[in-house]
Amino acid sequence: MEQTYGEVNQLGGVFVNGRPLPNAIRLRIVELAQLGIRPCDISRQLRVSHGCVSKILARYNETGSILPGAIGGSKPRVTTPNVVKNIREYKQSDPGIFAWEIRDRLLADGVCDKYNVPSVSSISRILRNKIGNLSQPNQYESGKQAHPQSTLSYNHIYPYSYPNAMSPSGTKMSGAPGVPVPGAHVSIPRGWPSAHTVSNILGIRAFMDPSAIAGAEGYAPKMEEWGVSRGTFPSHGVNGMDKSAIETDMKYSHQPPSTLSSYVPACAYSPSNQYGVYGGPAGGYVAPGHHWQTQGTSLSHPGGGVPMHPTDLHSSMAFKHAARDGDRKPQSPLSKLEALSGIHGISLSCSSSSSSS
DNA sequence: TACGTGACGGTTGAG
DNA sequence: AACTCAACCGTCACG
Repeated sequence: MEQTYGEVNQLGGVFVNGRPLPNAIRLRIVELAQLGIRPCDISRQLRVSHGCVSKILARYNETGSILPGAIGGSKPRVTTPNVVKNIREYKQSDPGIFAWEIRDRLLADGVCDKYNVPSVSSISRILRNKIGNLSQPNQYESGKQAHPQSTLSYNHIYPYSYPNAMSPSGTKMSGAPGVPVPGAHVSIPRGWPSAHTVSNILGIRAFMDPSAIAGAEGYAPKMEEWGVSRGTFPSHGVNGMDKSAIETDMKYSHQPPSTLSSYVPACAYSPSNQYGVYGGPAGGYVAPGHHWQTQGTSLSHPGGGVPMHPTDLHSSMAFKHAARDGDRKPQSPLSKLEALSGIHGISLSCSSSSSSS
């Protein structure tokens, strides 16, 4: 169970096919980019393919999240009993109605919203399979699900799509230190909101958990573990720890998650998916079940704003700059680069992983 | 050379 | 419990 088999890419970096890069590296990518370092340099430094760097940065710019999307699972069904029921009603009241008209009506009537309205083809399928001959409308439905009530509850169970929806688990806030969740605005790339903003954050926090790191040596190698290890965000870290911190950070993260959170807004992550989830305490905060969420709802994007810590992001970023640059760093990107690499030993990415290479 | 993008082979997890 | 399927992942190669 515990082996981790990583592969080595052309740059010499280690990765696990099919799995996301460790958050530490993702984070580092963003940090470096924020410092003005070119993607190609980041790629070389971290030994991550430029395509990946590009993708991560693009995602970050778009969503404000450094986290990967939720892997696995299924999208919640949009054809809930309630929807089917409505479709049937529309069809009954107007047998000649077209699927696209039904779709429009579902939206107009508020039965669905743009995020969960079934596609025209789905509606057609429903008409064909579930509703079929109107003369016997309930052919399937009645038998199986025609309980309006259940419908309701069903929807409750899958509140996925609404940007404002809270996570079903409702845990979102629980542990969060005052994190107002973002859920709402959204430029959601996907339709369902992130339910675990907090949990994500928490999860991340987990990454700070040393244990997560899996012992640098013991290295357990699940990617998940390695990623997490660094919890580092310079946030405070930057403060004084910046340098060493990060480096060590990789190994022993002691940084407060707060910063991280700024990079990690609401991302969708299934608990298990979260690199750090395993770790300690955080685990407890992680919502038990995860539903679909958008991965990055923008939240804390630098521009956007999710207030986790109002300043977080800025702080993280800005601060970063300040701290780094001001503090002891050179100002030119180049120098920064050097500095960074020296400082963090950027190899951190590799450090953890590099162990393998 | 830098970088965006799509194909590809892989993992994950809800249903 | 095993399987399916659709989502995501990072790498690689191409332009």
